[in-house]
Amino acid sequence: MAHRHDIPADLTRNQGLVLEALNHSGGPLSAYDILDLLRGDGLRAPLQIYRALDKLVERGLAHRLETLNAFVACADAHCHRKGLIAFAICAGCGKVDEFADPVIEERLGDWAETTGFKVERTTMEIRGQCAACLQKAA
Amino acid sequence: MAHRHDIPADLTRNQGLVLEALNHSGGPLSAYDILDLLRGDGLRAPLQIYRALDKLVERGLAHRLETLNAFVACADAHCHRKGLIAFAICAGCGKVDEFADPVIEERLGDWAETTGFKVERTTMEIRGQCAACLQKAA
DNA sequence: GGGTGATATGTTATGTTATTACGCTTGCGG
DNA sequence: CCGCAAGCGTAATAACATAACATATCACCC
Repeated sequence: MAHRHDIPADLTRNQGLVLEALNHSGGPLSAYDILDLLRGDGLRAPLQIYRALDKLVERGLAHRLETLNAFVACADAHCHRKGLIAFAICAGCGKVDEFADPVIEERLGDWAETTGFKVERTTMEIRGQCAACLQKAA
Repeated sequence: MAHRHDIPADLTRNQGLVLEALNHSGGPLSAYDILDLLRGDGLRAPLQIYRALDKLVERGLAHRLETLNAFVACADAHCHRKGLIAFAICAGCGKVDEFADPVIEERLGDWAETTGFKVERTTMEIRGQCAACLQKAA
């Protein structure tokens, strides 16, 4: 069985480095965070990071979190996730929980059908406190 | 009956100007777009806009669109909308359709309950093509 | 091998979005 | 009148993202 965070062999050097950084971090990183982590590997410019991220996101190996302007590695080992993914982002610890809900997806499909809207991309992000952090605070 | 886009009387001057700008536009505007529209009214600095927007969003009179880094006036006249609002954003014409779906909301509530996550804010944005734009393209 | 196209890269500069820090003003309850 | 909270104005800067251009790499096919 493959390790949870194997890096696909056909990634380019920069893409591999960026994905590795995201995997190693475990939590969301901004493009500039990643850049700082990879300066030692010779990366110097934001664009190098953004280009790699574009490809990773396109392939579903990473996700962009719009409410954070940040990126996370996909939680799924060989992520070929289809459709809607929701992200729950804890304000306390920064952890991101990634999940899919078929009912929500179906519901959205219904809405699209009745209104004639063609969905290209859906963003769903929940901000709040995770159970562990609520526990600590109590 | 009140006009769809009445401006509450207790807004400050800057808040009123910003909300007016959003109402007049009909579509999403970035903070800097708004600033440009309001230079004639004496507004000079981004912060003046952001501060007004913060209040408007807090009161539900405007919404932030995370995927656009932009803002829209709330579609509802005396918007005291509670809970989850979804936005469908057309890539063709830029129009934003704002809707609520109780089933999705309930579903999310279920998820929160079972995971113990305390939801503070939910963002849901759908990017795609509206019916009218699909029509035109055909 | 040489030509060709697609993809990736490196670099500089710039554009766009958002916040920090500071001080002044205004309105209001005590 | 005092003190406090909310709002305002301004300057500076931080944080996020892309444009434009030149070069490099690699698969492919002649």
